[in-house]
Amino acid sequence: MVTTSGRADASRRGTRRASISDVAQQAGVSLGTVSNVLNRPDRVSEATRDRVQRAIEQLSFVPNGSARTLRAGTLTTVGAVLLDIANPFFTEVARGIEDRLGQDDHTLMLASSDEDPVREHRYLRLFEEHGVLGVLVTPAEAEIDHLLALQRRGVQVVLLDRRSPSPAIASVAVDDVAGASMAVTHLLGLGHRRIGFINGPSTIEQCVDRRAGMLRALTTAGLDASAMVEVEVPFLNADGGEAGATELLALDDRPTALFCVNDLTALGAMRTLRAHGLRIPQDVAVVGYDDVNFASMLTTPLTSVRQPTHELGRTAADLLLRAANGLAEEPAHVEFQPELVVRASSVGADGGGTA
Amino acid sequence: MVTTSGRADASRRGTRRASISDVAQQAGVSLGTVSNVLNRPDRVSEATRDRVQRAIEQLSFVPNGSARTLRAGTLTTVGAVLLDIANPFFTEVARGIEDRLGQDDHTLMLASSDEDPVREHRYLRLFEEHGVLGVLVTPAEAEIDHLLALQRRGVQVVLLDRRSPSPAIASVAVDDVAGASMAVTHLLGLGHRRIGFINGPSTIEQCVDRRAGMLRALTTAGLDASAMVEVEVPFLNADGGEAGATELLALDDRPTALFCVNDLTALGAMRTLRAHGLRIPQDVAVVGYDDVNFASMLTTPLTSVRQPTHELGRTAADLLLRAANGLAEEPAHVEFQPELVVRASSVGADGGGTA
DNA sequence: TTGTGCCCATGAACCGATTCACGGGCGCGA
DNA sequence: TCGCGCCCGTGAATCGGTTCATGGGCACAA
Repeated sequence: MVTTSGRADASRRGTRRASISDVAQQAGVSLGTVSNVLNRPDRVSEATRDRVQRAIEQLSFVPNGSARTLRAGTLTTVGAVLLDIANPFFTEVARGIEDRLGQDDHTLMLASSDEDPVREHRYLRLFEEHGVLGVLVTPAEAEIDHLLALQRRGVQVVLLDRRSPSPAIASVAVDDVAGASMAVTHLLGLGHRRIGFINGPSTIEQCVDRRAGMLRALTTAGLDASAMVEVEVPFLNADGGEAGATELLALDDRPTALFCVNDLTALGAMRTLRAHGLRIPQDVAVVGYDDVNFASMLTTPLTSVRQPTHELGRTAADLLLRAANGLAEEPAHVEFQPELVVRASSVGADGGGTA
Repeated sequence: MVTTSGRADASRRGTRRASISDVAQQAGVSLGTVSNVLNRPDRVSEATRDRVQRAIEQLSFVPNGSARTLRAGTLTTVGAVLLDIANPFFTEVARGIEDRLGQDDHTLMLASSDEDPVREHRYLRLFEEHGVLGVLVTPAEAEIDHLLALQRRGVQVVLLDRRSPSPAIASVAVDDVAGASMAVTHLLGLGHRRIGFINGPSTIEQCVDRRAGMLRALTTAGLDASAMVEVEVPFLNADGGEAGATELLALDDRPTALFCVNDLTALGAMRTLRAHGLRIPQDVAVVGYDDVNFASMLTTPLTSVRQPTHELGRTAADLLLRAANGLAEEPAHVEFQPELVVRASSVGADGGGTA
């Protein structure tokens, strides 16, 4: 006898969610037995088990996770606070995390801080309140005292895409110095001796490291910093790349190659080069960083430095689980090596080959 | 006197998380008073309040969310299960959702089903167990009985980017027929009379709708289906676009324009056109769908159909909150109109203008 | 027949918050 | 001086699970 009331949520307010004792009553057994059916079915006789299962279905019973977590302190969920969920780099990382967590039936709560420390704090708090096993964080600031405190309070913390400034906190990062060095060495190997570097603000760790990598490559090749023509742009996106490239093209002694601090920057730079009637790579070679998903799909596919994003996420999740299970002696600090992906923007499909 | 034991997790096992009664004891007040300080500070005298606050800080107390949810049934979290978190379309939608939820101090638990119904079910179950207020879902299958059941059990459900097949479930979608119609009308307006359509599998709702939109545009212009040269490709990505374009270019009577079912497909098609020495848009015009973030950054910026992704997410979250608060008479069904963004791939910067 | 042990089911105690009926103390008006 | 109310603070009851000490029933061996 269902009354179709005006309120769409009649069902919501009306019937209470079935609880474990409703099931027990329906099946004619005790509380504990239902719980055993759910968690340790082998300890219950088949007949009883069936009866309980039927009751569960009849009442469409779904156990209350809060009650379970409260009593058992189950700790099965892991939180992740990423810098920017719209960045393909981070979504790939998230995939890796999920992969690893899924293996052990853990689940992931995702959040994006959008580089805002306030949002980061809010999400960390939420995760802590929900009793997560641990958190994976790409901190929005260099300061990580709040993460140390969090870890002291019993929440496992692993830094993502950041080298840990403290041995107390585990971290997973990629060697940016090596990546940039590879990229520039590649350009040097193609004969370039004057290389433009479109870099971002030096407050960003990645920018500093990639610059260092470039210098290392030059030194190794017996050159000095004068072979590098650096411009600094405020934003690491296509507009920044356009501005940087415009500036470099205005120079008397124009570089023959460009190394861009990330792929979006490279994209803007390429657009500018074309607008000036320059061919890529014949007139100016271009190398980016990140190997975002569309780098290979551009009209002139972009040479770029690929980071093991998936592996980064997997490993971070793995460290977290190991630590949580007491398997880790002490916080681990993993650093991955990136890989250069050579495409037509540096080595033209016809001509310019290495042969 | 801290013992630096070999176990990194000494702190974890050792000290228990402070509870509300620890705080009460430390401050020399009762349980209820601490709770009042947290939730209804005005009912507590200032002196007591300060004392409790100090105790909270000393013990670095963080309330246990499970206990709170269990007792109060707070219902403050919302879950979202998206089809593919690596797709820029969905990350934009997620941003919109977060925006709206943040206004009311709700928080979002994100998950990606990767188009796998099993994963979708798992996450929905997790959300339900955690007592979420409701869920926003882009179902992986046409079948949505499980969502109806979920809603009957008291969890608000809103379909995301899907028209609801049932009036009982709210939905937010975008009018794909209109979007495709606009795109094709644009091409017809430029004088094209033979238009290639690179479409995906007809099991996907979007593909069906966009095809219908194209036909509607042709009919409206007094043409018939013979003006459409359709090829169907299995994957909605750049490889699919390449295959589709190759097929179309092999025809005796080559189309002068291409309408692609999404931007990735368009990207592949453009790559193929260039490889054949054809100029865009002078020889062949191209229009995509989705207006992904890099559409404007391509060497030849891509004309595309923009969907109000952010608004889609915002609205879905809004419907959910309204329904949860009993403000909605009955489930709403919102459909947005898309917008055509004209760029150089259809109307060359020089020449081909509409003037 | 009695004793031993195993299998299975029981239900009270507990997790950590919120809520609410209750009461002590104090001020104010009569 | 007495009584009424108000302001604060108290602590037991409660949410819905998990856990575990307890015990009934039965089979089998002595």
